[in-house]
Amino acid sequence: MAALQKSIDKRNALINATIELVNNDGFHATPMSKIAKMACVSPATIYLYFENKQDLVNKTYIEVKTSYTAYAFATYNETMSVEEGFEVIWKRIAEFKLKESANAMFLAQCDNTPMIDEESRQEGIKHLQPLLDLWARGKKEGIIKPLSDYMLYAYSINPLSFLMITQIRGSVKMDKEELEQAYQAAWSSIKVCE
Amino acid sequence: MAALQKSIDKRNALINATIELVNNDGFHATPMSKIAKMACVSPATIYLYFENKQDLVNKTYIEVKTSYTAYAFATYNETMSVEEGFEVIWKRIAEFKLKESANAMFLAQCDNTPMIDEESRQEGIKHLQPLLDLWARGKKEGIIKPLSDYMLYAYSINPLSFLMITQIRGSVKMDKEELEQAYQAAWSSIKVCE
DNA sequence: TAAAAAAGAATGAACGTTCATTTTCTATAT
DNA sequence: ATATAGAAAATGAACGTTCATTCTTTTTTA
Repeated sequence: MAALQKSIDKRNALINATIELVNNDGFHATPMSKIAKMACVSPATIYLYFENKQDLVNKTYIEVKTSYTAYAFATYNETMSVEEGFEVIWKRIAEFKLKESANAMFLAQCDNTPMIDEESRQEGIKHLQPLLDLWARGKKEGIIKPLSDYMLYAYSINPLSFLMITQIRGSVKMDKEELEQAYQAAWSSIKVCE
Repeated sequence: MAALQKSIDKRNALINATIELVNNDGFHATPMSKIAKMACVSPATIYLYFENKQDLVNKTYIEVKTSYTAYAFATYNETMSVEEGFEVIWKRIAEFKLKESANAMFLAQCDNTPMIDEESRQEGIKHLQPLLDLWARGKKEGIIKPLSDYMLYAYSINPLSFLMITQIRGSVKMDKEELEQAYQAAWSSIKVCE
């Protein structure tokens, strides 16, 4: 009973303020006082909802990542063919970046800086299970080349850059040989020209 | 004479320390004192080489971006066909991300956060002129679809994600209609499957 | 020896977090 | 229905620390 009297609206206001301010100024350049002001709350109140600043941004990350994957997988289901599955997910990701651009920008910042705890990154990855399953199915069916799963995490961030990416922050690693192989595969599959 | 007695080695040490520390901790979480220590220099000495912290990171960005574009265009020349030009540049960018991964990671952070001044971003873009020219040539020859130049900046960061990207920090903008058109074009040109 | 370069200590502002207090809510007794 | 007591929630001010930058002094250079 006790813990749940805290207002969900206030929590949401804090999360939204965090997204907007971090997008504009970056994590370390947004003071708690500013987040509080934008959420119409006292600085001290933040600590009733979150342990500290790091916890606030971690939780915000997980929340946005969760909504991202929910959006990405909304029109997908497991009975689809591998090709159709990737196509459907691709289109939803594009739509998310188009329609939820503030959220997308926030994720881009989180995914390219050291601002999120490794633990929370891992937590975010967990929501990608449907994509991992699709990937595995594609490999089983011989439709997808036998590349590292590392590529898949890159795909989940950006379905095209996954062919190009070299760095993903955190513990997901790929060795240079795999990367080189991937680059070669990648070139043959793109066309910048008609 | 005066200004040039300052050691270029010391300046380089400061730039390199900035790259490494910002990669690990982020811009605002790397104190000047730490940069100084890693460069084996007094904090006060940094201010003989750079105006302030912002100037240090701006200059570092421009330096890395310059080396990036130099690398990307090293094997390209204007007598090549449009197709060959893009292929050659693509391969060099891949190589850069592979071999200069610390520099690539630093750029990714700069390109996805508000840590660099708008003015310095623009300065970085200037080095992309050869790519802009190639792009224009491709459109003139009718080889490249009539898409926004905005796409090209995305390409220069990541030749594949340019088909997917929605956000580039700074003043380069693309309207939603253009983006949507681009996404549709993009899907038909990629294959995640063999 | 004089001027530039470098150093380390000092300064003042900004920030995350906590503390002491007030306000709001809710459950019960009248 | 209303009043009230106790607890939870919220607050604003205060604390202690950290950090960018500057100041004064020392070292290096030519």
